[in-house]
Amino acid sequence: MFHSIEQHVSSAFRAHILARYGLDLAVAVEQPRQSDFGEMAVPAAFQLAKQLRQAPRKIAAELAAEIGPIEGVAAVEVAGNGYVNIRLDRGALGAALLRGESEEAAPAGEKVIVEHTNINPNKAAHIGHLRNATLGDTFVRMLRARGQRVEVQNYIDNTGVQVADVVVGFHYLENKTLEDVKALLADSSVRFDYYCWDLYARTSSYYKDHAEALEWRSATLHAIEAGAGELAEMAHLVADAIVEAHLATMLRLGVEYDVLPRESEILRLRFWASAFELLKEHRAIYRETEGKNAGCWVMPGLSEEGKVIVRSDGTVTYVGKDIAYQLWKFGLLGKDFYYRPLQTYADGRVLWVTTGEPTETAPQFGHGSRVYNVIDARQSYLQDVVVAGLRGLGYTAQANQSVHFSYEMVALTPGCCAELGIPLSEEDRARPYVEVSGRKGLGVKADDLMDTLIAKALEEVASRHAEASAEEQKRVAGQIAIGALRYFLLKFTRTSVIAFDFQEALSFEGETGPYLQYAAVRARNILRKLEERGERLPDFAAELSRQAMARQLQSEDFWHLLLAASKADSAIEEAVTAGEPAHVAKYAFQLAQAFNNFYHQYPIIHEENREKKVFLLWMTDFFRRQLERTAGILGIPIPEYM
RNA sequence: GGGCCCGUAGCUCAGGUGGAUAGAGCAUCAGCCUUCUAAGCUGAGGGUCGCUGGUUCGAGUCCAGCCGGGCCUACCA
Repeated sequence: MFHSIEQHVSSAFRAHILARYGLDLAVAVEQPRQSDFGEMAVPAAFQLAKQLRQAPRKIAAELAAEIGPIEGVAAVEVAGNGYVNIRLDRGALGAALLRGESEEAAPAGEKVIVEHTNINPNKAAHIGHLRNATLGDTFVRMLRARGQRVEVQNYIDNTGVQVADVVVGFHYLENKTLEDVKALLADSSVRFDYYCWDLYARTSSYYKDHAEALEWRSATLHAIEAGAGELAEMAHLVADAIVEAHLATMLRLGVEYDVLPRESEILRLRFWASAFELLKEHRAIYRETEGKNAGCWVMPGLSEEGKVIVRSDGTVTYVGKDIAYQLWKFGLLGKDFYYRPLQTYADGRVLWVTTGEPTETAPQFGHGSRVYNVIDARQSYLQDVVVAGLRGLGYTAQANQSVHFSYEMVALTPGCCAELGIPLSEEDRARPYVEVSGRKGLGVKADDLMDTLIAKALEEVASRHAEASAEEQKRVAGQIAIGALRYFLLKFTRTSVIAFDFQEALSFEGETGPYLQYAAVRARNILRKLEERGERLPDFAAELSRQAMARQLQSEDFWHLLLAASKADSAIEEAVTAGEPAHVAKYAFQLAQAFNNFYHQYPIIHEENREKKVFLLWMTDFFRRQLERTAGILGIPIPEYM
């Protein structure tokens, strides 16, 4: 609602300035520093001052005097040395919100693809993967909240080096057969993804002391690519089991996908062969004849030596396959996957996975008009290569619609490593933080962290609600844990490295997820208490006239609270434009703060004056809806009680 | 060597398109539970926005150069 008034004001000023001065200006609408300056500030006079060569104050006075009436605006004033401040019509805004007027959602139109999570299926997920999935999932929710059609993809590199290394561990280091691995999978006392976590670290460190063992890796990779034999079968067994574990881990956090494109199908359906032909035809890559890259197919321009796309032994690098995948996402490859359903989510939505064999009908995937790849900042070079590939093929529009949704890594503080019992070198101990490393087995596992959070939340819930059943306590604790974790990962902007700290991550106070949840629970409690007392929620539209709204909103306090609550659309819109989920998190926190303030200051159920009581109840309900909606976009559930 | 990111209160971080007196949480200190849940609320202290120049009516924000720190620059992904 607030957002559409902003747009009204901006376009009214723009039209007026064009007519009056003959200048077309994109008019900014800001928030005044002090609330008694009004609700909006237009600094246009400063911009005009330069071109008109007049004092800003004088221009501002002209603007304010001549702008004329604007819908929803009560007063236009000149302030400072050239600001035009806007005061809104309080009754009008209140009445509009009461009628439930909301922003018109953007028309669905074209489809946007968001790829996120994308964890190598060879070990348990860790905290770094959680940042990726939470950012990606929240961005998807933000886009959908604005009416955008979104397809969520989670790419599975099930034939890569990392999977091969775990197979090497099983086969060469542990002398396990396929049957042994199956038995391990069937053993309910063993967490398979955790087992592989350790095994992968062991294999990696074995390579360091036994360079000759790298032969095992390449033999395994060849076996996987050939798609036959015990090692290939073992690789699929491992990857499938780990993917299942990752999906379960992510589902705990409320993260869901539409489709899992797998590398095995990219190989099987020869996606790369098609992309290779295209790249050669357009001379986007060339065969190097000399120097260190002799015998390789190389993409020039991005670094001094160029980027190797096809190795001298004829095998394609990951980036090469990624180019083929990116082409497919835009519907440019001329090939498609086959699909089969993998699982069904609670709401009935089906998660599809690619397959190499023709199957019955499936939805159409890919063919996006814009593609967001949620990948950490360390891979920006590779993302540049992918985009350069599109460009080299002449797909300029698609190259421009390819967005690397990048974010900085999650690292561990040396103190955190000490807590986890991870030994560090002297060099690492002196650093501000240490990179999480799957190869070194260095990291906080996602499920462990969630379990720790749940245990802590359960203590709190049990002490506050001893009467509730154990099952119920556990459910509430689970929701609180998710709220705490998601908010923790979202409160940092994408460019900030998160130096992980247990104490901060495990906090339920201050700027945290549970703080939001608590505010929403309180709002619900008031409305529930009302009914427990035998009263009913009033028919707000019938009982509150526009005049009544205006009367109640004469209170500066109520007015500011209502403004805060009505800015959700504005905040979401801004966050989508900025591509920054942290901005939604920040708004949600401010919203909760405003409500807690309101809650503390005004008795609602016990209010004697009928009009005021109905107004307060309406405010409570409005806050509740906005809190729930914003929390929903952050993927934070609201417990029944706290 | 080249590219990207970070540097703001004791700590962790926010500070759209330059704008009015630089903010929040944590921590510290002082208050508030016979009342709709104290996972909360109120108040206090705490700042050379890394440094130096520049652009202009105006710079935490833009530009240049330094100083710290991190990441990338593989025939790994």
